[in-house]
Amino acid sequence: MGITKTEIFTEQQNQIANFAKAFGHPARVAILQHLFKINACICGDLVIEIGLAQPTISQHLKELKTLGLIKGNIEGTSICYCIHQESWTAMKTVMNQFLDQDIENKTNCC
Amino acid sequence: MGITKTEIFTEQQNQIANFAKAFGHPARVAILQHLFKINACICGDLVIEIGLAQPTISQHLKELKTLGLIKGNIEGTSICYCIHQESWTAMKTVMNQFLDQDIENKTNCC
DNA sequence: ATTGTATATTGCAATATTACGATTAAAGAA
DNA sequence: TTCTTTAATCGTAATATTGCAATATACAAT
Repeated sequence: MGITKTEIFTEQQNQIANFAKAFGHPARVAILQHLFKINACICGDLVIEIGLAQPTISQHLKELKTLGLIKGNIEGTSICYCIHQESWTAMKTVMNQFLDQDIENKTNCC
Repeated sequence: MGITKTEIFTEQQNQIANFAKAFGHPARVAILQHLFKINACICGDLVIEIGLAQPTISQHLKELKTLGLIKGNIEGTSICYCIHQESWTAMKTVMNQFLDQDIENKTNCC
């Protein structure tokens, strides 16, 4: 099917899955890492830096922007992207709640 | 295409993406949350708990097992799944390295 | 106005993912 | 053995994702 039955899951579970899906492609991981390093709003240098075609990078950037993890500012003909710090922090809270879970019932078996 | 150009990314970037992809579906998030709560090796109760068909759950479990995040033990006719604690901790190290990044160059623009 | 540069959008082909019915496999119970 | 239960696997349909060529858009410079 390819379609995900989001209705049967909680808001939180879907939220975690959505963030994770964004990080589920190495190009988007690389883009975000680069933005953290060169926050000075490097724009289409990502195309050179990452090594994928311009439309492909643009598509990945769009997904990250839709999720709110990055912001884009028009500067003449080029566009300056950078991390949306508040959203990033909010995302971390959600993800850490999931990642930092502890096993409640210690009656193990495997 | 649907195919991901893993060759052009670093080992670390692909590793992050692979873990993230596993968390990129709410069913797998739900499965893991349930295993954390009921570590007492509940098996096919997941089918009832989650609300997806048995083959679907089985498929999701397989992906999590392939990644090493869960373990499965045969107990008679049923199978007991639980979190693979060491792998989970290792995964957290990788993911936190990514999530806890800080902006290096503060010359902002947006 | 025209040209050049940077980025977004469109359209499409190839592949991946999700979901599940049907079937199979494995182990205990009758 | 045969039946039952539990879970994996197979096969397949529907949808999603990835990647890029071609094109469109937006702005600056000439």
